[in-house]
Amino acid sequence: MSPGRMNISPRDETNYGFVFVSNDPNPTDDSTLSSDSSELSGSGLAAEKARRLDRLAEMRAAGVEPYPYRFDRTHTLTEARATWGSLEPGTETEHAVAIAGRVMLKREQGKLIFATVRDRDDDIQLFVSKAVVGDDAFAEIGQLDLGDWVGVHGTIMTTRKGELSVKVERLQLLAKAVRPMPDKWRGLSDVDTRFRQRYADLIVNDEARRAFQVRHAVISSFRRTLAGKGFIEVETPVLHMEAGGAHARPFITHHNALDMQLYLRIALELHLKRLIVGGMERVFEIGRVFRNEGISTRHNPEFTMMELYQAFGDYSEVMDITEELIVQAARDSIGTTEVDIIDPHGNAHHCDLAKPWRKVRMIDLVAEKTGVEVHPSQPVEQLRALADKHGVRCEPRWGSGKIIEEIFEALAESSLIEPTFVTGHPVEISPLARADRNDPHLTERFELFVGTRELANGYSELNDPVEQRARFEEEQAAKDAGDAERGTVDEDYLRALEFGMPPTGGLGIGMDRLAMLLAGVTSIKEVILFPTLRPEVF
RNA sequence: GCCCCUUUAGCUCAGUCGGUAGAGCAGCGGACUUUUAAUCCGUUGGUCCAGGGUUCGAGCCCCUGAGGGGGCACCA
Repeated sequence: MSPGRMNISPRDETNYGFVFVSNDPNPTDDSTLSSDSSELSGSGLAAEKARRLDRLAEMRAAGVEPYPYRFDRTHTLTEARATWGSLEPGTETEHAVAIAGRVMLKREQGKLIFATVRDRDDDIQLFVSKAVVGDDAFAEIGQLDLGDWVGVHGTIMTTRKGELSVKVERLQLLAKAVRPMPDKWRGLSDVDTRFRQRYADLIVNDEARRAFQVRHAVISSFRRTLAGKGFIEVETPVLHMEAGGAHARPFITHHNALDMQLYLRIALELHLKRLIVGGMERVFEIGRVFRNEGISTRHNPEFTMMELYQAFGDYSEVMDITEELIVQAARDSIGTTEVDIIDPHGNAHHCDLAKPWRKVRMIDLVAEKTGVEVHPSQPVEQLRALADKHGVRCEPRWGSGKIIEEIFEALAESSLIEPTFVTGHPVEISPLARADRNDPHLTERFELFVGTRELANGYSELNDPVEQRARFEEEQAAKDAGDAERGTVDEDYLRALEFGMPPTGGLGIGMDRLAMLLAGVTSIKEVILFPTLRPEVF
C-alpha cells in the first residue's frame, strides 16, 4: 500500500468530500462521524466510488494523469492472438507489443498478478511479475480496479498452462472506472438495467455484444449486395408534411421558425419513388422510421427499414432480390444459412434459408384454412359471414379485401414458420401496389413471413397517376370516416407520378426483425441498442 | 388500454410458519512467483421498489401506485 493512500492531502480530502456528498445526499450514519477515512471502510456503492475516486486523487498528487489523451497500440487483441495464438506452453518471446483494453479480471498471486484485459473483439492475459516491473509499479498495478482501462507495453509469452499473455513491462492507466462492474461471472441479467444501461450490458454480456455484431454484419452485407447490383444509397427526409407510405399512426412534431406541424416518417416509400421518377433507376435507403404504436417483443416505436426501388422490374424480381439479400446477410453475419427459427411459443424450428422459399397467394392460404374459396370480388356479406364463423371480428366499414386480410392474419399467419412469400394482397389494403396483371382485384404484392413474423413487404409499384389519385382518395375517405391509420392524398407525389415513373419493383425489409432472426433472439430490444423505455427515476 | 408475473447489498440470487436479513461475486485486510470464475483466512456493506393498512411484531399478509418482463389489443 502506498503511503499516500492513508494520508491524503487536505486539498484532496476537500475534493473527495465534495464528490462523495454530491453522490449521497444523506451520509449521516454513524460511520461518518469519526473521520473522512472511515467513509472508505464501508463497501456500499458510495464507499466503493469514494475509494476509487481517492485512488484518482492519489495518482494526481503523485503527478500521474489518470485520464491521458491517447495510447498508441501496436496490436489489437485479435491481431495478437492471430499472430501468437499457437505458441507452445511456457514460451517466452522478445516480441514487444503495446495493447489496450479494459481490466475484466484480476488474480493476485503473491509476487505475480494475472489480469484479463479485453478490447472490442478479444481478450488477453497480462502477466505481471514483481521482479520485472519493480516494487513500486507492482504496487500500482495491484491498485487497479476491475473496469479500469489500461495500456500495456510488454512482450508476448505463454504461461505453463499455455495461456497467451503479455508479460508487462510498463502499464499505464488510460481511464479510471469509479463505478464497480456488474458481476464478473454472471453478468447483468436484470433486463431493465440491461436496456437502460446498455453500456454496462455490453461490458459484461458477450451475448449482447454478439447480437449487435450480427446486426452490424447484416446491415453492411445489405450495403455490399446492393452496391454490387448498382443501387445508390440515398437519404430522404425524416420530417414529413404528410405521413404516407404505410398504414400507421405517426409521431407529430413542430417546426418553430415555420410554425408548422410536421410528422416523423412512417415509411421511406414515397420519397424513394420520387427518385425513380427523377431517373435514379436503382435506389435504396436504410433509415429510421417512427410509428406511434404499442411496444412489444416485435415492436419498437422507432425502427430501421431498408427500402429499395428498382426501375424496369416488377415484384417477382424483387422477391428474388429479397431472398438473395437475406441469404447473403445470413452468410455474412453468422456464417451459415442454417438457422433455428424461434416461433412465438418459444419452439425452435431448424431451417435452411438457402432452400427456395414458398410462394403462396393470400387467398389460397385463407382457402386452405377455411376450406372455402375466397376472393375480393365476392360480396362483403359473404366474407363477413366466413369471418364470423371463424371468430374474426369485422368492423362495419371494412370491405371484402380487408376482411380477407383479417382472416389470413387470424388463421394462417401463425403457421408461417419457414420463409414464405404471401402474395396477391387485395387492392383495398394495398393503395400503392399495382393491380395484378391477371386479376384486377388483387395486387402484385408480397409479404415475407419467417417464424410467423412479417419481415418484408414489396410490390410492383403503382405508377399510373390517375389510378393512384383514385386510391389516395379512397384512403382519405377511410381516414375521414375515422380510420386514423389510413393515408391522405399526397399531391406532390401525384405530381411526380404525372412526370412518368417507369415500371418499378419496390421492397421494404424490417432490419431489426431480420437481425432478430439471424441473432436468434426473441425480443426486438435485444437488437436495438437503446430501446424506447419509460424515463428512469433517479 | 387490459390481464398475469416480477422488484431483497454495487452485481447474481436465497429468505421456511409473520418473530426483526443471508450467500456468492465485487470491495477491504492478510498469505501465496504460472494463475485463469485462482485458492485460502478474516472482514465491511441493506430506504427488502414507494406509500398506506392489518398485527404485539411485516421482506413475507392486504390495498394503492411506480419500474420492468410476458401475453392480449394495435401494428411491421
